[in-house]
Amino acid sequence: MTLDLFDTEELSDNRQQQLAQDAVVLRAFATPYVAQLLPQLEAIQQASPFRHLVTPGGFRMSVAMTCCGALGWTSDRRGYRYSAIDPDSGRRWPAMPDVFLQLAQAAAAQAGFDGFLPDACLINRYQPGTRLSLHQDKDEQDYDAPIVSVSLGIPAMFLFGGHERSDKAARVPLFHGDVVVWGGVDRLRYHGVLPLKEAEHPLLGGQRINLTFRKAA
DNA sequence: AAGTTCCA
DNA sequence: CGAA
Repeated sequence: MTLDLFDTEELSDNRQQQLAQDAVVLRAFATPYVAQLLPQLEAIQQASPFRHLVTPGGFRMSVAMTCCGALGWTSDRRGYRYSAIDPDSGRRWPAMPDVFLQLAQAAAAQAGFDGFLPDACLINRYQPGTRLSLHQDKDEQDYDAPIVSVSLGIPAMFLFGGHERSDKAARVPLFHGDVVVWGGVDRLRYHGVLPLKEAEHPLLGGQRINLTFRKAA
């Protein structure tokens, strides 16, 4: 597995950064969608507010989460699962807005994954100090579909590891509008986010919102 | 188990 | 709200 990382200094905004064979960073790909995304985000969190999930080990996650789409990812003491019902509201998750779907499909196609039809979008809210430790996305039934991850707001340092938790992870800075796509042979690679530094974004304030699109069923 | 802490 |  090669990790041909460009030096950060060499990156231009529209330059694609190859992480590996089937993983890529699309710099600022989401920028044209942001004006339409933000009002939809507001509506989603009104219906299904951000909450801090608990892992099966009993730990409260520092990242606050909500979801949209036919299925949403949740965790509690019993384990991880996808559910059609938001356990907090008792109702279905908010529908996936068209602009979310359009962005996810366009990014997937740009990365070489045509026909991506996500049925779940996990929405993570990071504040300074918040992190997400190294993990695999393996609760989905279809590993043929890629993962599409959209970064909004303040920067974060993304960790992209290997197929073993102990594999050394590449560090990739992610900024507002960046989209990471991974699938194929890289679909189950460990990934995470280092604790966020204090920062301010003109549109989103002192927070980072991450949209992660998956085909769960 | 998507977390925390300790140790070499 | 249980033991992977």
